[in-house]
Amino acid sequence: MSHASILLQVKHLNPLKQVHASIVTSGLSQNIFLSNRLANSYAQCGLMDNAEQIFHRISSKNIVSWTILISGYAKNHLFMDAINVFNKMVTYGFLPNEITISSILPAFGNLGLTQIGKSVHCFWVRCGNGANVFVETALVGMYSKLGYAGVARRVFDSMSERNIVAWNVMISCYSDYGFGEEGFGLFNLMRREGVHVDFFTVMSLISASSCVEDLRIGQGVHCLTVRTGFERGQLVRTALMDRYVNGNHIEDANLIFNDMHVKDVVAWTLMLTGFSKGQYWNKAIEHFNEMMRVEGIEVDSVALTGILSSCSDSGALLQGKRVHALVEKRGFACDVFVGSALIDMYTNCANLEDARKYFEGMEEKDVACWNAMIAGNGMNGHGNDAIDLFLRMKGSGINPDESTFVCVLYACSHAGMVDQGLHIFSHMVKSWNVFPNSKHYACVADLLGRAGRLDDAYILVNSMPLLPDFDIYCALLSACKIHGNIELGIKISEKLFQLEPNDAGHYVLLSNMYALAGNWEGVKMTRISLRSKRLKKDPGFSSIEINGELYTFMAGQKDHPQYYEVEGLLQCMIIRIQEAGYVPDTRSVLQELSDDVKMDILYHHSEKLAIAFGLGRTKPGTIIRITKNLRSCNDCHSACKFISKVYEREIVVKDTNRFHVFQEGVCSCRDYW
DNA sequence: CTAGGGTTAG
Repeated sequence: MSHASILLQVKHLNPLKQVHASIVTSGLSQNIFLSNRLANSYAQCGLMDNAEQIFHRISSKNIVSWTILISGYAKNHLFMDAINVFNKMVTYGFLPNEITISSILPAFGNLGLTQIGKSVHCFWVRCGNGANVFVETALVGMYSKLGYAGVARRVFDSMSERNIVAWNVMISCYSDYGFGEEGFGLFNLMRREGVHVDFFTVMSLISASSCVEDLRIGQGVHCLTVRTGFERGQLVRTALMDRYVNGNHIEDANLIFNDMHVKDVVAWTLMLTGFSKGQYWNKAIEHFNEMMRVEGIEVDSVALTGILSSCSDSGALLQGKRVHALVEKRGFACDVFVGSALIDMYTNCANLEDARKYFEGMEEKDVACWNAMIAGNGMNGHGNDAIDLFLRMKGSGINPDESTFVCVLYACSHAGMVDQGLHIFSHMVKSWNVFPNSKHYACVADLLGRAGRLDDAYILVNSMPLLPDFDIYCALLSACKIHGNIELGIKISEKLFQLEPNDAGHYVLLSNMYALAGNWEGVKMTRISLRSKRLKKDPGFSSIEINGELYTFMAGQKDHPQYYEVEGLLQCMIIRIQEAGYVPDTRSVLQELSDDVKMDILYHHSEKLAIAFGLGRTKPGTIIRITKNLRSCNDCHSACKFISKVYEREIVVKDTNRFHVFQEGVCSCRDYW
């Protein structure tokens, strides 16, 4: 066999080197065709150094030699190198042809180099080389990556000939930008033209289906993958699973998972995030442990990050510590992704000490690690420490990003440090060129609102250059609630309600506002329209970890396996704190009911159930840690203070925003939340 | 004779 035909088949380094040696010893190293092919083989294997070496030994390089090098770099995602070679080629006087152009265009797209990309496009048009499906497809891909979906579409429409790749690039452009409908529209057009679906079409459609609300579209795509046979492939199955997990359809994801012959670490991890997202935390932990026992599955950083975030969300400190031990054992302690997840887990479990210990021990910290540590301090009410960390971060040469400022601003807000917060906000733009987004505005609105400067907050929101979103209105609303400005509160919740009439959370907010104003008619109306729309709000729940086992309680839940145990403990607890002076705050029940019913509802808030259970199941003196998915209500907050005093227990409650540490009748938030 | 456009979990 000739060297040339052997080279076409060689895909690995060692045989490649043998052929290379043989070419040299046969005195063929100046043969341009062979050298080009050899360089290309090295490039295909990802060995750009070797490819470059061959390239430099060619004394009479032609346009093909240059193109091979350029496309080699581009294929290996070394886009800057590809561009450097391209520029050098041009200075040497070589004119790029259609193949060179189609090889270099992805580099501009991937690096966000709009200007150069456009000028190369112009160059190509000026050359008058006529239509070329490769170049045009590469142009569509480049404009898509650069964020110009409209331009991409115009190039696509102008093509005289389109093959499957062009269709796929355009469809995945739409799905990348969340334009699911447009993606499917194009897909229908493609089918009408009789173009056959391939693997890439299927993958793009799966990802497009996740940005379309209509569930039938998703089912349709799933059917398509079965009909075309692509569903048998591992990548397609994982993509489908991912879609189901992200849409919170865990059962559907589980069906695919169970049906997989080969369950790889990606599939296991997807299922894990599914359980975690759906807040099936015990299932998540169980699933992770099962995965660890499977022969041939190596946990990677993504899987570890997944289980850690599950522990973090549920407040499962003991489980989290076990995972930390595993992280050390498997050598992921220096991984920054795992690291920031560890910090997040510890701080979310109110264990700032271990978070700090780990954080200080990290040799390399990326911005996410700093952010996690700053956020952790903020959540625990340590505003000054958060600012100190922010300054240290600056000193260590790490540039803050958008979320850094969110973390610092929230820390100031929780600690009531209004001036410091405003100072940082104003420096954000001036010194850091970070343009404030709606999260930043929400933080500042929260900062001002909490401090009682509601008017300033309202002015800020009305004068900012963005449309206020849910977070911003929520910040204003909670300030209205704290400071009893019901009038403004109603005005805001009605606005929010008009903005998104299909969000159950908005109904609840509006209803609560009416209740605070004593407008029970308004409460009734919102509740009725909520029911008529069949919207359901997330139920409130609290969880507590005892001996590594996680117990979750929902407000008023009667079918709980520990119901009788908890009920007994609860009654006892209520009597004891009442003796100490606790008076139920029936204003916290935002419905028009009799006082008896209101008290019954109050006593069965999930927080109290979990605490009563914890008091019964743990030894005297043990700290009780509760994680809940809503913010603490006034009554539970006051009850916790009494419980900490009467039972001589430290109680740590994590709500959606921050930690409350109750000791001897006092809360660390100083009743400011 | 040698080269080309598009993919999966945080």
